[in-house]
Amino acid sequence: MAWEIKNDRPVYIQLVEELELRILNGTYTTGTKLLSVRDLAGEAQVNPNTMQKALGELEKKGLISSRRTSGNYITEDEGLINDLRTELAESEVEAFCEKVKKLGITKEETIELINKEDF
Amino acid sequence: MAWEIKNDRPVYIQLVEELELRILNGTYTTGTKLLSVRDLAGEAQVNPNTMQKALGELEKKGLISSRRTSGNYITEDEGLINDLRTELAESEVEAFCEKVKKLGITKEETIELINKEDF
DNA sequence: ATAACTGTATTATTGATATAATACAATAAT
DNA sequence: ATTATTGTATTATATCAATAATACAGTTAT
Repeated sequence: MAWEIKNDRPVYIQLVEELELRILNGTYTTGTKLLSVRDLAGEAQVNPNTMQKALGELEKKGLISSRRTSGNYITEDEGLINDLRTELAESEVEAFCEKVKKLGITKEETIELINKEDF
Repeated sequence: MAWEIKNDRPVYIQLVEELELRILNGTYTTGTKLLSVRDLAGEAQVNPNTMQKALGELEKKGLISSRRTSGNYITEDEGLINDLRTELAESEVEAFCEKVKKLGITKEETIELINKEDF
């Protein structure tokens, strides 16, 4: 699976975002066990400490729970997942609209531009 | 004028983005003299060195030109400004679409969400 | 002429991030 | 029972970003 880590922002933040995305869009299934910290770090080609930091953030959000000597598990709280997914979508839309608005692009132009993209 | 600098990304990058936005959307007029480095830094409540770094980036892009002992001036190349404005708008749209797509949101849902926003 | 203001450069210090190299205790696998 | 694997913690080092405090030479304003 693709781990596209750039160096324009803190690596651990990008890891949190990617992991969260995979949980919210179902790439990682509810209740499933994640790869180990070391294996995930290997996949993403980052230091295990950095991946550990990212996983810590995810646990704070309640998206994973760690069982000390067994592994990290995706939450089974699908309500939480759906809520966060909706929340994230809305905040993306809001941020995007604010940006193009500031650029002086109208709503109609914006929708035209989006229609040109392929989903 | 509002300088909303957060600490989630390098300050000088955010300054570049804000200054570029103001040039592209016409807040800063073509050919006009900018405030001095120190005054801009004061407005944005950042260190003058940081503002200076941002202005250096803008000069690389050709959006401003500095006259050593007089000040920094907005480019008069309106073609460049329009090009960059279009370019920026398109890349914003593309990045946004990629994000919502990854979240599993359809194009129709996306356009609905945008229609709810007020431009 | 003098003073104030310009962009620009330099040096030092601090904090955040990332990596590296280990270490440990508890569990799972053999 | 032994070994390997788990999350987790610690210490050290390097780099980047940001701020601070100056300094300088060349206009511009008075």
